[in-house]
Amino acid sequence: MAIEKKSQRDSLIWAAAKLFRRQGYSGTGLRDILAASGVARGSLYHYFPGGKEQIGAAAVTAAGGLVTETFAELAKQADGPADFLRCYTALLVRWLEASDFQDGCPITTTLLETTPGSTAIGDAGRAVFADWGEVMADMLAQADWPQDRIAPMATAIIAGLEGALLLARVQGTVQPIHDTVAALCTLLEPTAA
Amino acid sequence: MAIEKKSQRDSLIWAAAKLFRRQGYSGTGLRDILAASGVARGSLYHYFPGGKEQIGAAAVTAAGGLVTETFAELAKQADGPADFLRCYTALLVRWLEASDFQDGCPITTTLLETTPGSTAIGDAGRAVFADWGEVMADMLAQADWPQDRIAPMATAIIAGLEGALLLARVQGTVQPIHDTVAALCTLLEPTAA
DNA sequence: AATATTATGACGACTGGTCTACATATAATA
DNA sequence: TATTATATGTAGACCAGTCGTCATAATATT
Repeated sequence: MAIEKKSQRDSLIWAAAKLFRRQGYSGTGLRDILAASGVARGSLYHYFPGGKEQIGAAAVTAAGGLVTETFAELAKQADGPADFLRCYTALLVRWLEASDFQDGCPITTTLLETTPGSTAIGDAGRAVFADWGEVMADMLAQADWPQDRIAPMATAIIAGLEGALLLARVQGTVQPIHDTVAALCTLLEPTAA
Repeated sequence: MAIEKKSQRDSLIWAAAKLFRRQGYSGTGLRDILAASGVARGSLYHYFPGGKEQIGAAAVTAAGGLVTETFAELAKQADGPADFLRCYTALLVRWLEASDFQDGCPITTTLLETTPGSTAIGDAGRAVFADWGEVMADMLAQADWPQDRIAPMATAIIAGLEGALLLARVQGTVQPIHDTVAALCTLLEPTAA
């Protein structure tokens, strides 16, 4: 379900997602998206009568969903929350460096630009964050965390990752990611003091 | 030094900062900035020959500096790092709710949109984050934190706050801030288990 | 009076997103 | 098979908006 059939519609969505992540939502014109996807101008409004906003929402959903899948798979394989974080960190660092710190979180920029102006994009973003939170919560539950501390901790993990990714991108170093993850891991393994 | 004399130059900077925070950098036209500041088009290029990018950098520096001052003052008054975080949280929550979740971090959106494309804006952002980190580090040092854990923790705090603010804005709730700050406070007060 | 500094708004080359009208392909119906 | 019907894809016009430049006017400073 991740990489769908290469219809024009999907070409548009993924081209948009890529560009939005690097240049932001407002900074990306429909021209860019069309050029990157090789789709003709008029076809866009055939697939997305809602125009740019609808493409934005679809891009957030698609890119966010890909991250959700990565999270879920990693959570299954990892040996507890702390190990999960370290594995994900490794991926993150590789992606960041491979793109010369151009590819950060695929949805934050778009969401910050359009919140709370666009309800469609906002809804898509909230749904994605909810999915991520659920994966984290399941993982914490499986590590026998106390029920009442699961939801807050899941949120804190996502917040920490998002913030660290932002700092890393701006500073052009992966150090903030390591620092933040180290702090999170301290919380996740209270045993190893 | 916070609210400078009301010259045209400063009017432009603060109008730009306000608009960039709410609508993003690309989403804000010079038109909007000029209208909001009541300055004529040509005057803009008198004060900022570098055009929009230079205004962006100036806005990041100005808005970021204001936050630095708030941090510094709060750090002086607060009773330790955890108390500092709780006080700042109270401010943050008030600002967010007062603006109907429109006013988030005044520099993140602009930075995400322009990094690493614009070196001028990027440099301004890095300088601001460095200042913030220094305030946090000083505070941790005064709380007798071990030297080698100060810098990472300072980064983790900023990352957590940034991420929490992002989530709060998108979700339209202040809950993520409380959750994240609670986690950070657990790290800052290892005594109260 | 002569010279900097500050301030101005019209202009141009271009891009923004959106729309309407048209062409083709696939499928359903008669 | 012939004829609709529906989905898919295309082309270009449209105007408000983008940023930046310029020649000029008003004001300060010497």
